[in-house]
Amino acid sequence: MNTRNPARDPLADHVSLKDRMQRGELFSADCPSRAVLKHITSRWGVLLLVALLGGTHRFSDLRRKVGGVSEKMLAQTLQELEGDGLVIRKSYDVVPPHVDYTLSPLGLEAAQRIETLTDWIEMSLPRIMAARQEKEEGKEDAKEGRAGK
Amino acid sequence: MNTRNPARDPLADHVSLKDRMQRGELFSADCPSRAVLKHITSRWGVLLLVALLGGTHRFSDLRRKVGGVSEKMLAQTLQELEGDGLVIRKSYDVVPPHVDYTLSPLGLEAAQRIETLTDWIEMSLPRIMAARQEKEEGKEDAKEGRAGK
DNA sequence: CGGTATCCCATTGGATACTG
DNA sequence: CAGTATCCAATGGGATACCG
Repeated sequence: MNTRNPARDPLADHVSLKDRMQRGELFSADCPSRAVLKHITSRWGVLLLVALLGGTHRFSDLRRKVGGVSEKMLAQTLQELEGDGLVIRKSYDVVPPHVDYTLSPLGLEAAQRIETLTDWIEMSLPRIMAARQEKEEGKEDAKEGRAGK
Repeated sequence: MNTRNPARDPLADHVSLKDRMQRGELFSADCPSRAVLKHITSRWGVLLLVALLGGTHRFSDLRRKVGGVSEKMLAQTLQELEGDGLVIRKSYDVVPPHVDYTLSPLGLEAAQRIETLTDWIEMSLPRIMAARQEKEEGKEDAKEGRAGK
C-alpha cells in the first residue's frame, strides 16, 4: 500500500526507481497511460468493471444492473474496455442474439483495485457527508483571512 | 433516470434489493456515492490526489506537476475535493498570496487507493498495449460469427 | 500569486428510432 | 436481444482578461 515504503513486492520492480521517486509518468500529459486511466475511471467504466466482478453478464443484464446507463454509453464503454483487453466479449450467433461480457484476467486485476476504491467510498460516505456539513456550518465563521487554519 | 420503467412484478424486487445489499448502493443512479465517485475519479481529481501524496503543494506547484491542467480546472477540481473533505486548503493572507493544499486524513485514504490503481496501470501498460495489438491483428480473422468464442 | 469571470468550442452523453 | 445511427442538450474544458 504505502509506496513510499522501499520494500514492496517484487512485481513493482517493473516500474523504475525513477518512476517511483517522481510518481510515474502519469503526470505527463501525453503518456499513453492517461488514455487507459480515462477508460477505467470513466463514469461507466468504473461501474461496469465492478459489476462484472459478479461474473459474466449479458448486455441487458448490465443495462439493468448499472442504474442510469444508456444503451449508447453501455455499448461504447464496453468497446473501450474490450479494446484495452479488460473485458472479453463473446457473441453467440443465434436468434434472438446473445452476447456475454466477462472480465479478462487483466480486467479482473483492474476491477479489484477499482472495487477497493468504491468499497472505501461507500464505507466512508458518512464521514464525507459530515465533512461537507462542517464546511457549510463553517461558512458563518469564514473570513478568518489570517494565516492560521 | 430509468426510462423504460420495467413495471416489473413484485417478485423482481426481491432480486433487485438483494443485488443492492450484496454490492452496495453504488449501482443505483441516485446514490450520493455516485457524486463522490465522480469527483475522485474525474480526469484531474485522480491526478491531484496522487500528486498530493507527495506532500503539501501550492497552487502553482500542482499546475506545474500535473501536465495539461488549466487554471480553471485546477481550481474547480480542488474545490470539489475540498468540498468532499479530501483536501485541506490553507490560505495565508500575505503578498504575494500563498495557498497550500494538503490531503486530509480522509483524502489520504482515498489517494492511497487511487495510487494502487494508477501504479497498476503503469505497471500493466505493456500488457494492455499488447492486448490492443492482438485485437488489431485479429481484425483480419474476424467474422468467426459462430457460437464458440 | 492565486484565483474568478466570461466566452466559446469540443466532447460527452441521453432519447429516440431503426436494424440484423 | 444487442446493438447502430441520428439528433440534440448538457457538460467539460481551454483562452483570455481581470481582481484581491
